[in-house]
Amino acid sequence: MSDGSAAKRVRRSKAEQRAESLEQILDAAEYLFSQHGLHGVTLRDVAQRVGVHTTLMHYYFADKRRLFEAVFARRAGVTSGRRMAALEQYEADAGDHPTVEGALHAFLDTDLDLYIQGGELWMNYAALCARVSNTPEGAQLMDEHFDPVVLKLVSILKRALPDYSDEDVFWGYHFVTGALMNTLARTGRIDRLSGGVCHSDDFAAVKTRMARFMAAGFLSLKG
Amino acid sequence: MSDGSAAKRVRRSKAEQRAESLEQILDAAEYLFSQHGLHGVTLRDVAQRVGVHTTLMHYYFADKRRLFEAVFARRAGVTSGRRMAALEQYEADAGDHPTVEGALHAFLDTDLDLYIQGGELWMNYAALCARVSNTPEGAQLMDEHFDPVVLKLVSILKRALPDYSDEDVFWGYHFVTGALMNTLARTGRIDRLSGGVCHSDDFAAVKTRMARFMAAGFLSLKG
DNA sequence: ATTATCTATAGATCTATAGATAATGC
DNA sequence: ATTATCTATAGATCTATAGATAATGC
Repeated sequence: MSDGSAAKRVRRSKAEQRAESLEQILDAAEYLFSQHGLHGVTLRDVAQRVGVHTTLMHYYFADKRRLFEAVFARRAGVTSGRRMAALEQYEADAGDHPTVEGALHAFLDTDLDLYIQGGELWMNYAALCARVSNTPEGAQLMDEHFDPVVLKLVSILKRALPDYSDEDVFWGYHFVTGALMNTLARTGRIDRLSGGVCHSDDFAAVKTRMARFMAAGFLSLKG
Repeated sequence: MSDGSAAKRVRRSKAEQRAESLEQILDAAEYLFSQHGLHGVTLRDVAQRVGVHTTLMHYYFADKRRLFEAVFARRAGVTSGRRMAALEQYEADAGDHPTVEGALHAFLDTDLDLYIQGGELWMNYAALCARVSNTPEGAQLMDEHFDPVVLKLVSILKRALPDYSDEDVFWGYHFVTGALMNTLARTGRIDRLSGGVCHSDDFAAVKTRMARFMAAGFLSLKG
């Protein structure tokens, strides 16, 4: 099934070997965790998918939980960093009059683009985030990795909505992130529900609608 | 910890015993599944929480998967039925001119009220739904149990938005359900993020904002 | 010499079934 | 007599560790 990486045993440096093995393990674990969750995946499942022995999981990652955390952390910095940069750029461009929609475009479109351009592996990571975000332990991972970007977004939203209470702004963000996570999950539910009109994988369709939709929602809260 | 139900061994009819055991098992499983997911819970965990032997799980529910499905199905009919009734009532009341916000109030507020009034057990069910909704297998459970209500909502939204494409209406629903599931999950993330300004358990706060917010979002999609 | 990978295995746990026991039902 | 619950146990699987083997590194 997987293009038997064990076949081509070209001579590689140990550093290369290590880097390659680490990446293959993380990719395999990422996919499996995104589909079945932490407890639904065994180290044997991951090893089999890579084509190596189970004990190698322990060699590189002390135990299953740390493998999971390594999977989550690997791409968290990338998406977080990109969005942070986009928000700072928007802040600079918008000067004294940032808008809700502008901030949301920076936050949402930047992320959706990453998955659209990043291919299958990034899509797997997106699904993992979505899955994790609706669980108690998972939410703490979100805290750890994404609080800074989210608080940056919130700070711009507050400047765009100076007469809003913090409560209104945070609940608005809560709606936004729920909708985003539902998108990243790509469960296929919207496909079936809509009889094929919409597709879970169509992040472009979400991108054309989401920032505008949510901005209008924010503006409705006081008025 | 749990108020040792095994203590009071009053004389009960077998039908009563069965009903009570079934309910206790379902309640315990519901809580545990909502916290740890299908694979994160063992039948022994459930049995211990109830205070009976593991094999009783098999006596009442053939296997773990079927226990899970029974947990999910138990309350699905209630929430689905209530919302369906509320939507039909709204349809009748609104006559030829239903509004997006009216339909969303019927759909969302009815559900939120159920959890607000239903106490801890219903809150556990809500968290289970949220957890399940962002997973591939879980989404199929959602299909099975909630398609009719959702399609009813969509049909009213379409009448309220006669010039909208199906695609716009379904993506709008996708945003709504994502935000709702994020609410039901009650992970505590919004509490920590907002520094205590918002509370995951405060479904009343969500209820006062959500239908209005989402209705404005829908209206923004064309215009 | 060091590091990547595998073999062997301990110990724990989990699901599921067969059959025993102790209640309720007529 | 029937049903609810428990005891005993088989068989599978899972995590994790110790130690062997086979590569790369100087």
